[in-house]
Amino acid sequence: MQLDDRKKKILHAIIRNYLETGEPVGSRTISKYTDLNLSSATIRNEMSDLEEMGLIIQPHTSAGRIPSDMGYRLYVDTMLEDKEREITEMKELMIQKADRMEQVLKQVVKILAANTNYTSIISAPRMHHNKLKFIQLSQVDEHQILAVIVVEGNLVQNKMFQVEEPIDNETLLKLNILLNTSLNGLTLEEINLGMIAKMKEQAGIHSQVVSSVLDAIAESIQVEEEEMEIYTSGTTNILKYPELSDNDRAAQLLGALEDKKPLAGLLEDSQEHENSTGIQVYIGSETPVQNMKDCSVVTATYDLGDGMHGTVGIIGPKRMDYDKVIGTMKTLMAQLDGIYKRKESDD
Amino acid sequence: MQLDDRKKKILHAIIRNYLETGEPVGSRTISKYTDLNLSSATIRNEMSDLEEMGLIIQPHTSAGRIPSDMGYRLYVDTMLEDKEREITEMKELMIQKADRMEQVLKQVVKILAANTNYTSIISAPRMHHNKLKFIQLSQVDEHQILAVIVVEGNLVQNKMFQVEEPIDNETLLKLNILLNTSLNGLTLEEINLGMIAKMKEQAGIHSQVVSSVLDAIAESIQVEEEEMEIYTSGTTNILKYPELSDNDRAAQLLGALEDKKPLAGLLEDSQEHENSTGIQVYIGSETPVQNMKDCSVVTATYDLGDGMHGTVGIIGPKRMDYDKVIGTMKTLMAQLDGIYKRKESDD
DNA sequence: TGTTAGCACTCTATATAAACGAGTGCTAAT
DNA sequence: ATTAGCACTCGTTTATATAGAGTGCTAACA
Repeated sequence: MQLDDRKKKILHAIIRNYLETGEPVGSRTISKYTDLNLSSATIRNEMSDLEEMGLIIQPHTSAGRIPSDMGYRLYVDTMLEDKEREITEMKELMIQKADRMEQVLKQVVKILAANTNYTSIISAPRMHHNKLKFIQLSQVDEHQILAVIVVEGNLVQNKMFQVEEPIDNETLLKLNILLNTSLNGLTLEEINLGMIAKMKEQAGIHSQVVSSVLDAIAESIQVEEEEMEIYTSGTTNILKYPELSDNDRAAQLLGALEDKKPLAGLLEDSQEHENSTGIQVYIGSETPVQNMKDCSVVTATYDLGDGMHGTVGIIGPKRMDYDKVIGTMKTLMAQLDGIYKRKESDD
Repeated sequence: MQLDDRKKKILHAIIRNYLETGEPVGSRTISKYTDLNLSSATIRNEMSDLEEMGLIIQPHTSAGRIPSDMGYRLYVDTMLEDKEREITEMKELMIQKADRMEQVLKQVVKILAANTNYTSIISAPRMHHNKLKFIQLSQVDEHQILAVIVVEGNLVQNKMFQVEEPIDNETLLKLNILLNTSLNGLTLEEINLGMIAKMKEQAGIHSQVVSSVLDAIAESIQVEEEEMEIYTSGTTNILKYPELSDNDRAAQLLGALEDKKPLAGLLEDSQEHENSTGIQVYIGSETPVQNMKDCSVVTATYDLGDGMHGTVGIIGPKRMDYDKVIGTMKTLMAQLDGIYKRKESDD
């Protein structure tokens, strides 16, 4: 069967209406809602066709139709116009706090959730492929050394560790130079056993300190590994949509949102399947997370520059306002893109 | 009317039973449940008295009784035995990650939520009255200076800022010495305008850098101020209790939990009203947060040593297992108490 | 005087049935 | 090709009956 122009219009009307009301939509509604000037009977015939094509579904015999996953898919793929929306407050807020990436991310999810009325999540950039930029050891007090590790993108990690006895200033300076000359410019993967051995040799009596620093580096990576940093906001928004808020489903969903492990999987998956637009839409059962099969998820990959990239996602009911969400995502991505890179070249 | 021993026992039995089942409890149940060997009729008389005294309530004429807020209050105040419970895993996990306070706190809420099946929250210690311990400026690259600020309790703050042109090593060293000698040992409030002027004078041409550092210090405090850091865990646990999980109530509650502003108020309030045991119980309408008037909240103040103290809370249904919760809280507090102080004296 | 068995009464929760109404599919007329 | 009309379906709502848990009260008992 052919999906002619009229069928498209009707499908579009059905979906739009369903997005608004969350109720199955009947032929009469469409007959009035559109400017096609067709009677409900005609619409009924068309709807029957659309159902046959798998684009809409009848929840039960005598109910209106709701979009199927496939219907949504078509809607998302072909029927959305690109609307540019101004989210000026975003930009301001982001630039303001740009010196702390964590803050930026938290800000972003918050704004997204507030703007869309859905749940939003964001993953912090992984630092694997980032280059070490700077290492500094300081003697904080008699028995404690503070290691400050800066990687590209000005991500700062602190690690405090104990030493048996104070290290004098000069030695500390030497160690600092050793560490910086040996490690600077390397990605975290490039630090291998051979180098470590060499550095320890040069550090002589203080090889223990070198070990500690390397441990610190390793540890700070590992933390990111085992539980990828993820921020969420507006988790309770899902309670606003009756089809998700009945008790079992809501508990499952909120549970998944709190757990963050499944979320990590989701965001990773979306990065793998990245397409040209950078925006991914999972509809219903398309999502890799079982608990979210009644939801839709829109994800986008951001790139802050300096190799820092992560994923941001919006989770809502299948009848989410794809148009608005994708629009918001796009402008947001535009704002985030290279926010750090730009900053550096600004100076 | 007198609350004699038998009445106490019956009230106790009613509450315990209600905590378990969440259903109104009838006279027959109590008659069998207790070892009083009384008939249901007698119990009925006693219950009638207890109701008259305002300790229990009938939801409707022909239902069993449930505890009133007052009844819970009595239960909490007088009827709980101090049971010591072992939460060994807590200690281990905490010591493990003790070098990052943030991690410790996150760990603590998680464990609490998991152990009790209620929602738990914790506030990060305020740093107001902490002394500055160490300041270090480093030249990260041509135009960027990293300031690392360590306060008592090894709380580390990083702040990156821009400079017009590179500062040579020697000058940086001097600035470091200046900052450290001027500011070390001071609480953040003690830094006044006079000192600042003096330092700027000594810094001469680099007074700008001093300003930046002071700004950084001020800013890092301010962040804590405006939105007190609060971690939550197990928020979805409340959905396990039918009396809280109907749609409206649940949405309100979860909203309040996500917002964190009301939570901050709650935790502050509890710190103000601290009593000798360090543990506070808010039952139903006693809580300062409107949205939680159907819940009970148990809070406790912890003290990590070095003036770092904050509050931890557990939020659950009014029929929460006060006994267990308070027990858990107590042992937890014991674990947390002076965890940093102890650590330092260990070395 | 305290305790208890018994019973009528109350009120919710559950089950069952009936009425309603939104929406469909089909047919026949335009 | 479109549409009016109509019988039919099926979930939702409303009404009604029933069951059961629990109470308060009374009277009997130790």
